Amino acid sequence: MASVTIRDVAKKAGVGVGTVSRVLNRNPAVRETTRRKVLAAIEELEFTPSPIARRLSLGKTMTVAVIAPFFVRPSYVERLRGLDTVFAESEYDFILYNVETTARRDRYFREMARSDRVDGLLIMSLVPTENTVESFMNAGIPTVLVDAVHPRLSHIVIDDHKGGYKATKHLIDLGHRKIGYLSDHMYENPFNFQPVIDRYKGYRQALDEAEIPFHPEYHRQSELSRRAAKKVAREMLTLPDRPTAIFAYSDTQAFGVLRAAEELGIIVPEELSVIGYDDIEISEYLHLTTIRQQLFQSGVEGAKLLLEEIDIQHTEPQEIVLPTELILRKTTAPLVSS
Amino acid sequence: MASVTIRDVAKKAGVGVGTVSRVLNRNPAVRETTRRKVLAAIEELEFTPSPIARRLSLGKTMTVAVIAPFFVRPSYVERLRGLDTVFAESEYDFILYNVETTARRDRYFREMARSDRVDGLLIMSLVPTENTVESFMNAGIPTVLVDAVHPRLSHIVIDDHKGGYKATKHLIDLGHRKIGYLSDHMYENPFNFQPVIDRYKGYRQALDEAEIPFHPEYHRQSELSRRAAKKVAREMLTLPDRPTAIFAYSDTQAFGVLRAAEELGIIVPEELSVIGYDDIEISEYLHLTTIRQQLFQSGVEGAKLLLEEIDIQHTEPQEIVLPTELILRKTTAPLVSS
DNA sequence: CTGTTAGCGCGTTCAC
DNA sequence: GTGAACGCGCTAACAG
Repeated sequence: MASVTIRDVAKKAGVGVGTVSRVLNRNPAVRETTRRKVLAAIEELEFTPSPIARRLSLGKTMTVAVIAPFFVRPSYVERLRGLDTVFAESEYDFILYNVETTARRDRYFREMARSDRVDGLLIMSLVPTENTVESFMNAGIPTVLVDAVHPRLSHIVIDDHKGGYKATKHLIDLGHRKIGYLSDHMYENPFNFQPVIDRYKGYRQALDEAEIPFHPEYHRQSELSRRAAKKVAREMLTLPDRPTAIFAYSDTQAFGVLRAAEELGIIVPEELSVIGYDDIEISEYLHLTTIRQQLFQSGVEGAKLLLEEIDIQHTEPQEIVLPTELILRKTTAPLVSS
Repeated sequence: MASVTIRDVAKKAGVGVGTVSRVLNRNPAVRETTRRKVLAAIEELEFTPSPIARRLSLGKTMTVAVIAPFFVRPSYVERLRGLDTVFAESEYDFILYNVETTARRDRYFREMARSDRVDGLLIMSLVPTENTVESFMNAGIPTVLVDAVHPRLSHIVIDDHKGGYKATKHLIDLGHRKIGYLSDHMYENPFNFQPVIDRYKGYRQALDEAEIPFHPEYHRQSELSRRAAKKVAREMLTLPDRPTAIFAYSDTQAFGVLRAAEELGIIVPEELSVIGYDDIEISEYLHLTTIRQQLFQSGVEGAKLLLEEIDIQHTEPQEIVLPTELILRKTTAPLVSS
């Protein structure tokens, strides 16, 4: 109950509290022998320093906030895992704020903009408004974005433009010209997710370069679920002149496409090529050709960047762009002219 | 920047800090007029009390710790989501401590056993030792277990014994008698995961009741990955007298079994029935018959219980048992005698 | 090198 | 009712 304090340790070791504090903080200016004594006392008393007192004294909270939408989605989980490996090795704890609505997001942004709540902010996939950024800066809170961009904030992003391009180009190289794109919602996109825009642009660019006219019927949108994707894919695949290849915004949606094809008796990849995006774990099992993102790595880099900025204040915003990679499996094949 | 403190407010309002503190804490023993003055000063100075100082003084942190192993596994993610929905509505934040090694676990347990670190502890799947429990109690830290059992701690568990029984019984009811069980590691089980034991017991009990002798060759173990499961399943399926049905400890492992069968040219479910456990999201897509656990709900209940115990100290340990449910899909079928 | 002391910002006694 | 002083446990600055 009565927690053992630094004072008890000092007494037991026959030294002053300052010394105990010094060994606790690895201050080299302590003689080895006394260091030993202190350590022994700590051991014996089972002393653990009170983080709160430490924080008050330091004026630091030793915690960072991670604000992420829909953290249960596989891609976010991977990123979180990346964060975790870095933070776990640091002396910072992280508090996870899950946002599922814009109201929730705005509330969190407001709450975090108080200088002594957290030492740093890691925001995933969400882009704060100008005002919000301003408030973070005023409060002097280092902030880094993962999977989102803001000119005044360090951010680490995946090159989704090129990713979308690669996926589409792969299909084109296979001889396809009727290429569908099953996207996330682009206009009802309350969080303004950037990748939604970028992948689409990549798709368009690849089309343009190959001089394939954009066919609005081939661009459909659905939410990020298999079920919704299946429904929309079905529409696309029952078009009079249906696409011979489909690029899906996410692997999850690609599975919906595959299922729709199966139900319509369309053979993949002979009659329809399908490529996804993400390379989530199950995709390998299902032989899905896809674009792999460095999800885990993006978490790692984001966490590192944040720790760095907490350390050395006032750095220039950095940008790290992670590449994507085409993973060839069995759901895409050359177009056979029928 | 230079945080404005309660003292500044006091000075500005021409009162003592005590008074400011009182209005902050809605202490009624303050004259309305002075209350007004103080409020005005607070407003003007844009004063917000420092949570840290508050914590130190109050001895409450307004945060709870969630200690979970391998939080990236689908089943944990679901549970976390359950926790999140409850905590997000409360005034408590949660700090996630991911443990991947026993050393990490022990460190966290030790650190948390301080009365001023967190207000509550939610431990997933890990069972603390007697000493650890003792230290939590001494520190007066409300603790609840999810997916783990300890007599002196409130816990919420899933009835894995019955779950294992149900799975096996289902296979038996289908006419199978050569029933393999692909388990998680039971002996190299550093975390002493309880479900590992319970499901196995359920398996054995169902066998016993049907008077099917236990066949050690049919009980194999692998880690919780598809790849490992496939390898071990392969061994089981190339036995001279191979099982006609396999119960897998997790859906992930069940997928490994399915893949092994596919590679060996064994048709599911005609020649081999497979049942999993968990009912993770992808299982429906893959038509896997499985045992569904109330993962999300277990998180919700755990969080509620913890909040309750933080509120009303000294409650009797409670136990909540969540049932499982057999989800019939297409990977199990009646035994056809060949 | 090490002991001592003054804060860190707030809540909480006490006297007044 | 209200102000002043003290304590929470620790770090940092300053003597020695």
